[in-house]
Amino acid sequence: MNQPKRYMITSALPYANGGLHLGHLAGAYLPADIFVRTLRLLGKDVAWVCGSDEHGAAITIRAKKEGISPKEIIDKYHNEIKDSFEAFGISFDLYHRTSADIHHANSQEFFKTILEKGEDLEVKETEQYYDEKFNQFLADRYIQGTCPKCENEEAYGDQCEKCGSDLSPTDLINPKSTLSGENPILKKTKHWFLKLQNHEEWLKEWISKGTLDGKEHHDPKTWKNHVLGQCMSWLEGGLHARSITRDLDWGIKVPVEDADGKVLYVWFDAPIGYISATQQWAKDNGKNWEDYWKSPDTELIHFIGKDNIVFHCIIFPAILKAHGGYNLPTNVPANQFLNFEDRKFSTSKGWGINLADFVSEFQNFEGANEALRFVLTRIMPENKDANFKWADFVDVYDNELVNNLGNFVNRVMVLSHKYFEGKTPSATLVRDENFDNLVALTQKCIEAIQSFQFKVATKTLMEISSLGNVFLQESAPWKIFKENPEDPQIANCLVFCAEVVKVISILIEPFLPQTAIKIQQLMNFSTSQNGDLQTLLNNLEAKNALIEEGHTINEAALLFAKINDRKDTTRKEIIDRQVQKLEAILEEEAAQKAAPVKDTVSFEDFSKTDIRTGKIIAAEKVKKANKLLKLTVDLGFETRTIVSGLAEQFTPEEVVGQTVLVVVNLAPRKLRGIESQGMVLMATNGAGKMSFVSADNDFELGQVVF
RNA sequence: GGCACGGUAGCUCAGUUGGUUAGAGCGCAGGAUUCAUAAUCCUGAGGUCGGGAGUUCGAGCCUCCCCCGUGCUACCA
Repeated sequence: MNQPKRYMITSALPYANGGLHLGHLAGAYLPADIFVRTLRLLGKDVAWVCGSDEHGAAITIRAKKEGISPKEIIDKYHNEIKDSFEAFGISFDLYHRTSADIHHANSQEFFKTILEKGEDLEVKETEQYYDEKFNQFLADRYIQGTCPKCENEEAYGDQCEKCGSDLSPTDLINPKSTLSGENPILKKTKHWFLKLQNHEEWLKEWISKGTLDGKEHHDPKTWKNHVLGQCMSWLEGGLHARSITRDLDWGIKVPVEDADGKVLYVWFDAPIGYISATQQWAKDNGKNWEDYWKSPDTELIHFIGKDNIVFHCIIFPAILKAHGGYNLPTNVPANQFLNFEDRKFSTSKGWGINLADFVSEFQNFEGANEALRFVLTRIMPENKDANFKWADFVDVYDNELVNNLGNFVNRVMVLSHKYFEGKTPSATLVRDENFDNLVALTQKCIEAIQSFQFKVATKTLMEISSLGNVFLQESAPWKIFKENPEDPQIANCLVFCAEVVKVISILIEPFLPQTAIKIQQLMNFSTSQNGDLQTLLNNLEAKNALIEEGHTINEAALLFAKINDRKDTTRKEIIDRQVQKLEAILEEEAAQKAAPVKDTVSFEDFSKTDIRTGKIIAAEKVKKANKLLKLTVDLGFETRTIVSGLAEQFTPEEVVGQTVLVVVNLAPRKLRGIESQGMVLMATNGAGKMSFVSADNDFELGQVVF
């Protein structure tokens, strides 16, 4: 497909059981927003929808536990999420929700149509654990019991995390519901299964070659590696029937008789939510939704995080094909995950920052939301996991937005007022290699966005303002002015600089929409309209003047305020507070983990332990063990082999030469086939960090410790 | 455990189908400049591309083995 007539864009539906954090924004929403805003500026016909995913067991169970209705939960988070998106300028055409009637009807239509076609659904009766107190069938994760293999009492219904074995709930000894703590009973239930195996062949063709029904559909080379890899891994493993109904009282009713108490599985209904949202949007805006989902000249693109790949690349396409008549995605540019200060985001541990919290905590930092957009784009986890750090936030913002871009715009404005009273002078247009570079960079930036390389795009945008800075520096109009204030080179230079600002003012809109407006106001340019970027491109290619002679700009003002500002520490203090919060969490974790004092031992018992001073003289990693190091320890009177769990924190090279304390009369024990003849004493803190304990470095070896 | 994707300068990352001395930004060092928010511009130092073996005239890129990180592993969503 070369020139699609229109675009249908979706972003993963957030689950309405919690707020969003930076990782979500960087994953599926910010890239889509930049992409869609660019398409709009290029004058393309595009619809972009999203919405809250409001069904599923997690919401039901939480509601039961908290004694409130599922509706209260979804309303709370739907509104919070919606507000967050607005605060960060995420410009959906519609942010919908799956509890809407139109979506219930649409999902049921999907189920019925597939059922009536008679090929892709089958009913199976199975026995499942049921919590009688909660009146709820239990998903595997909600059942805990004793692992039949390692006797761990906290094994889950699907897996024992201690020994790693895969389990099914009926394998567990003494199973307990994690909801009520009661023993669940086995109960028969029937469910509808989508026969994915029917779709394996065409899916393979479609994913690996990009062909559909014998025709070229898309170029698989434009898909990301990890997306293709993940899909092929699934397809090679063989597809199996997958249940698409659940026993719950919250959700979309299964639209057949004798299906009381059964609802559609959220993963069946959620992606259909994209279609429902489009229907609602079309209805509200006088459009035909089918143009966007069924017309062969529409391109469908799903923006998601990597955890959703198989659902969007295999299961949802299978559902669409089973129903018939719908387009399949031409690309699914899934992003990887964002970490926060070297760790995963964790709401329960308070690690990370919620978007709603960011908005309130940064309210005295004007433009902070846009700054975050920019920084997140700059470090976007496009092809591998990325890491957000406050220090990087400060660096990127101060260096790139303030010093490079903001400063360039400011110097152009100040110089224009100084030499031409803010009026665009008559000038010979600069159409040399600098102009060619400007054109090339503009095109490169747009192409990068269209091929989902948002990091390259931001970098290119910065290169444009760098180009302006270099040009200004080399032209040095202030020098020329000193020699001859009438020299026409001054006008030529400043007009070109203003043209660079003009380009930036339009091209920056997808990344920083508010900043675009600010530049336009300062420069007295008209506000960006759909299609303006295309017009700009045309003008650049035709080498037309971008600014009229006599155009008057407004008084110079700063675009961004620095974080590391000498006079105003407001912004720095906000950042410092964030950093301090994380330090406090680390300290608290360490304190909480302080081990309780063990039971009293008699002096006699204690004195049975023989501890000696020693020195590590050799060390190597134990094969097939993550934690173990094999140490050779010199005790003065003899050397011993000791296997110790140090490898996660120390390399063999680091520990050689280390003086240690060793329990020398501990019964020998085989670890990974190596006999360990003693134990090296270590101190550990709450965070699990270890430290050696020992006598002074030059103390004699083999001495008794008491 | 199996599968997938990653592991490139102090830090964050680019490296298209294997092709000359492996790139950028930040940080660091030196210099220039003053229109500008102690901003800008120029120059420089820095890497046996996770480790090992192989294919090739030639490997960051291809093959095999190993190590590390992340994800998926099908009724959590």
